[in-house]
Amino acid sequence: MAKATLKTLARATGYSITTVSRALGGFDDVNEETRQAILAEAYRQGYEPNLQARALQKKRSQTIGLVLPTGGPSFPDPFFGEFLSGVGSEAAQAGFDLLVSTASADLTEIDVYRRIVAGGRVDGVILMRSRVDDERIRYLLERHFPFAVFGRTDIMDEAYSYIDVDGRAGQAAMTRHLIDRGHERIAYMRPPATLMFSRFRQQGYREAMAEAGIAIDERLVVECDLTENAGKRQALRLLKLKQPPTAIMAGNDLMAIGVMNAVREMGLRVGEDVAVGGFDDIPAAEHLNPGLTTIRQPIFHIGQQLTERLLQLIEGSSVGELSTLVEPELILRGSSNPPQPDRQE
Amino acid sequence: MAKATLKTLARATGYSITTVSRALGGFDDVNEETRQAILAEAYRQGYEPNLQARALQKKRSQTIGLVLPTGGPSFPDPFFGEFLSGVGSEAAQAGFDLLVSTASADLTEIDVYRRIVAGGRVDGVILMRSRVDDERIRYLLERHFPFAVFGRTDIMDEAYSYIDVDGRAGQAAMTRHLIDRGHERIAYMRPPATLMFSRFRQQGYREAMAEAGIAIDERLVVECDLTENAGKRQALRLLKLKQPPTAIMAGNDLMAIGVMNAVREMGLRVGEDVAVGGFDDIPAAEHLNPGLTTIRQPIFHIGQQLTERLLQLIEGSSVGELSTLVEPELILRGSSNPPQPDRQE
DNA sequence: AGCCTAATCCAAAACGTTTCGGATGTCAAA
DNA sequence: TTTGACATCCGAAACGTTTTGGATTAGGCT
Repeated sequence: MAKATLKTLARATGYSITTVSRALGGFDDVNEETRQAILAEAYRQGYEPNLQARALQKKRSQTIGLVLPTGGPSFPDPFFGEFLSGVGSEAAQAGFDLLVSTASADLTEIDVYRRIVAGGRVDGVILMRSRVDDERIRYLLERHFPFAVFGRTDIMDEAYSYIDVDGRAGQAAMTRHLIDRGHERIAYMRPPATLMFSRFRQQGYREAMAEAGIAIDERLVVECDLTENAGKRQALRLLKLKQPPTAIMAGNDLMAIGVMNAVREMGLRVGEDVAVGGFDDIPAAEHLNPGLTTIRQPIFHIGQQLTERLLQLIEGSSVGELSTLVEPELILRGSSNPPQPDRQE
Repeated sequence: MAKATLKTLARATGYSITTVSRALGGFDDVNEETRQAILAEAYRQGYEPNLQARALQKKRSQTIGLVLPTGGPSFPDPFFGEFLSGVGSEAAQAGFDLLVSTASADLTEIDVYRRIVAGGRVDGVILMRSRVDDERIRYLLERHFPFAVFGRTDIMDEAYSYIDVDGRAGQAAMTRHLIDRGHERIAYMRPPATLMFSRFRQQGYREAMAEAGIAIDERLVVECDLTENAGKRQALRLLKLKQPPTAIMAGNDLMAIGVMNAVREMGLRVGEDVAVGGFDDIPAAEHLNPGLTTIRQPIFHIGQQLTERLLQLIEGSSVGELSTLVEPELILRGSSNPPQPDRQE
C-alpha cells in the first residue's frame, strides 16, 4: 500500500483534504459521522502525519536541541547522561523530541547551532557548560531564540533563563571542611578558565582559605581539563613537589578518580595520607574506594527544570522564575578523612 | 531583517529561485560570477536553508532515531551514555543528527516508533536491548525501514543488521572462572526474560556448570530488573538463604554494585567471603571497592559500528557485513578473589 | 543562411500539511 | 417569502525547498 497522506484519505473517503485535516485535528466544524468515517479510514491506512510538512507549515518542530559541547571527551562523563535524562523526560512529557547534535570535523559548534536554529529544526535549545563571553549565547540572544542554560555567564546585557549551582559556596564549604580536618596545603585543580563555573569555584576556594588565614601556594593551583587522565597526570605532578599538598580538590568527580589513582600509584593512601575532593557526585562517587567526598549537584533535576522553563519560553507564556542559583550539598565520604597524626615528616 | 529564504535571495540578486538554489547547491549550470554574487548575498543575509522544507522535498531528514527503551530507569545507566556517544560520533561525521525520544504517559514505545518512522522524521533507527518477539523489529521489517540493532532476536524471518556480544561465551567464561576459584554455589541474577540477552547468558551459565558437573540449585537463579536497587534487594534475599551462595553473578554492573552493597550490609567481605561478578564493564567498575570482575562489552565501538551500517543501509549501498557476534572479554578484578580457605562453616 | 552545441537561466510542479475565507444547504424566526 | 443563523464542507494559498524540462542567447560550423 502506498504511503498514507491526507490526499489518499480524502480520495478514499470522498471528502476534501481540508475536511480530512480538520477531522483529524479535532475541529468542531466537521460532522461527527464524517469524523468517524475519516478516523476509521485513517486507521485502516495506518496514517501518520508527515511531521516535516507539518513543521514547515506551522513553523514549529516540537523539538528541542542539545548540542554536545566540544573540548574534553565530554560525553562519557556520567554527568551528561544524567542531564540528558532529565531534559529528555521533561521534554517527552510535553510531546517534544530531543535533537542531539555534535560538532564534527567540518562543522564547528557554533555552526551546528546556526544550522539547527536558523534551519528551523528546533524550537529552542538547552545549553550546558556556559563559557566566558559565550558566543552561543550571543548568537541566541541576537536571534531572540528561546534557550535555557545550565550555568551563568558574564553576558548580562539581557536577561535570559539559566540555572546554576552556587559553585562558590560549594567549593568554599569543601575547603572549609578540609581546613577543619587540619589541612593547610590544599591543592585545587581547576577546570579550564573559559568555563564560567571555573571562576566561581576558584573564588570559593580562595575565600575560604583567606577566611582561615592560610596563604595559598600558587603552585598548588593547576588548570586541567575534565578528564580522568588529566586528573591523574596533574595529581602526580603535585604529589612530586618538594612540599606536596595534603589535600587535593578536583574540578569534577572524573578528575578526582584520576587523582585517587595517582595517590595510590605514589604508594599513598587516599583519605589518610592525602585527602581528595570532587565535584558533581556522579553515581560512582559513592562506590569508590574509599568513597569520594564531593559536592552534589542535582543534575537530573536541573535538566528537568531548565526544560520546563524552555518550554514556557517556547509557548510564549510567562516564565515563573527566569534564573535560579541552586545551593549544592557537601557530601562527606572516606576520601577526606583527617590525615593520620603520626604522619608528620 | 526578515528571515532569509531562497525567495529573499532571489529578489535581492535579481535571479530566480531556481538559480539561487542551484548556485548554492553547487551545480555547474550557473555562471561563476553569478554564483559568487549569490553566495555573497547569502552570506550577507545570513541565509540558512530551512531543513524542514528540504526534508519534505527530498524525503530525507538526515537524522537517525534512537528511542530510549522503557522499563527500568534505564538512562542513568552509564551504558547508555557510552552507547549514545558512539552512535552520535559516527552520525555527526556523516552529517546526520540524532533524534532521541522517550516513551511517555500517552505514547507507548511503539507509538513513538510509528510517529517518527512513518512521520518521516528519521531516515533510520538504532535499537538497543532486543527483546523476545520484538514488536519494534516486526514493525520496522514490515515497513522495510532501515534499522540496526544492538542484540539479536528470535525473529529471523528476514535478515537484518545487528551486532551482538556473545553473552553465552561471556557468562560461561565467568562461571568457569568462579568454578576455578573453588566456588560451587554460584548464584545468577538474570535480567528480565523478555530481553534476548538474558537467554544467551543464562545458557552460558548453565553450560559451564554442567561442564563442571555441578548441579544448579534453582533457588540461586533469580530474575530481577537491571537497577542497583533490585540487585541489592535480591542479593540480600540470596544471602539470607540457609545455604547462601559463595558467588553471585549479576546481569549487569549496576546490579553488581547493589550486590556488593548487600554483601557488605550483611557484614561480609566482597571477594573474600562472597565473590561478585558483573556484566558490561562500565567505567565505574574499575574503581569500585574492590574492583568488579566483569565482562567487557565494547559499547562505544558497537554504537559506532551499528551506525556505520545503518548509514550504509540508508544510502542504499551494500552493507559489508550484516550481522556480527562480538567476543566479550572477561575482566578479572578483586571482587572475585577466592574465598578464604578458613571460612568453612 | 541554417544548424548545432554549450552556457546560462527560469517557470512550474511537487513534497504534505494547515488555515483563511468563503460556499452551500437547512431550518427556524420574522 | 425573506432573513439570519447554524452546521458542514471545500478551494486555494502558503510554508521553503528541489528538480524537471525546457527557453534563450551566443558562437562556431557547414
